Amino acid sequence: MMPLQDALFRPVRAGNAFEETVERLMQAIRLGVVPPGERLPAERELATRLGVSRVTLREAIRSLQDAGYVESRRGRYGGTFVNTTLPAASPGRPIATPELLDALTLRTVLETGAAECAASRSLGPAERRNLGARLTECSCASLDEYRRKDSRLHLAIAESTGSASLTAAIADVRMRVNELLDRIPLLPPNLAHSNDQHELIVTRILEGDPEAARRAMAEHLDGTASLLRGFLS
Amino acid sequence: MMPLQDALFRPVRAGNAFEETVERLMQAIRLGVVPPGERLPAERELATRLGVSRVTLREAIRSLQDAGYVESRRGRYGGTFVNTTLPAASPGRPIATPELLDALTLRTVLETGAAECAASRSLGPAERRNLGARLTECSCASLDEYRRKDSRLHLAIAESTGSASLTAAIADVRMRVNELLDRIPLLPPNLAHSNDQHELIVTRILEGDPEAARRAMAEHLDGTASLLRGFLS
DNA sequence: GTCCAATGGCTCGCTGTCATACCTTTGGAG
DNA sequence: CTCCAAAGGTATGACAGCGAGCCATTGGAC
Repeated sequence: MMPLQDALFRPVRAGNAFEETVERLMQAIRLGVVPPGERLPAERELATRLGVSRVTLREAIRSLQDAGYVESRRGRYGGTFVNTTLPAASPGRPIATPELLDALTLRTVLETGAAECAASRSLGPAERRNLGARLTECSCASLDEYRRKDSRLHLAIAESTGSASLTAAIADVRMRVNELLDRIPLLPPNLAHSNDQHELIVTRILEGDPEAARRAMAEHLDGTASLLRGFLS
Repeated sequence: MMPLQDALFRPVRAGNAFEETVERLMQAIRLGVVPPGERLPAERELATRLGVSRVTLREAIRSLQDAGYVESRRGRYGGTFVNTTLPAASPGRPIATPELLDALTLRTVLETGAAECAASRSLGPAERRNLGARLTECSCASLDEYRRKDSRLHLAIAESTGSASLTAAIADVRMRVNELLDRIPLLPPNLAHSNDQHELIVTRILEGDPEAARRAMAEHLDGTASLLRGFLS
């Protein structure tokens, strides 16, 4: 019962406005939502959307420039663009086992739920096309872009639940998991296996079989979960 | 694909520190985590836990006093206590249908996932007792305390997944859903039906049958979901 | 060639939030 | 009785974040 109070009386804010803004922009870049070469929304618009002052947003962008993630160009048709070659993820601090399990549990719940939910809706043509496109992109991806394309596919599945909150939650937990995955090697055989599983998941969603979609997603996640547990604990 | 950016570029903070702090304290009270008559943690400790200055926390507490939720007493063994009779929830703003579906989708995913996850773990004696106690409390609850006891039971299930993030997420979505439920009447027959379903869910979790636990939870949630859809759309 | 709309870059004053320190009240320990 | 630890109540100075406005740069429209 004390853990419950820990959950409710957790910190109100994860960091200051600047840090949280950096985090968000990193999310968009690392999860492939704004791909290399693409432009971020204009500062004024982005600041409004993020609910942050333009000054704070600019500080965040500045630190992404310094880290080599983006470059800004002035003038009409200028803007802030994601670099075509992104810096490698820095290792970050070591991860405690309970934290690892926490992230994996949440991910399993969210993503299997999303797969089931997506399969039980009647998807529009645009959504079906989106899933197919992301699947193809992922299967053609090279090693260094795989993590991003993979994330983008999973986000497409989340998106096709139609729930913005669920999509946001999956994006958040995926950032946490990616941070862990960056610590272990990415091997071509795993990658091929992943692609097979992705295809099965998408197929089950498109044919509208919620139970099968859930199972396929669960199996897929179990793979990386046991990989992580093995390497890190 | 634009909805995805909407999800990622959503506001960084839900409100200012004061508002978010009020929200958290309300959560603890309305979800029955700190029951009527009980004391909140001391200001200094609570401020630290919430990652907020004591000044800001005190402003939040002050507004809860004004609203009739808590009372503060000075001196040793003093503190801030939850009132034994709580004010009725204010109606708040009207709810748009997409917002309703968003909350219900997220809730289904999180809570059915939690039920399955809880049933697939080996629960300790304390956790089993906790579930039983909350179940009993809920079945004995009167109409005006039912929402709180019900929430408390669902949180106990969330808690027994062992994932703090999942517990927090369920607490958050439950606040959203409760806000909706406060708009429709609570009828004794529904309540009795809920209690039966609760018992089934807890039984399935305690006997360690993940599939059955998930199904029982799904059925339970479907009940209130269709109620809500009917009354509000 | 000129203009201008859209973009990033910059500054200033205001408000919210914080950390710290100190004051006041209360009820039990000794 | 006296003391004091633990709690809420109050005051102050520093700083982060904000809104608003203006400047500088750019490339297309005319």
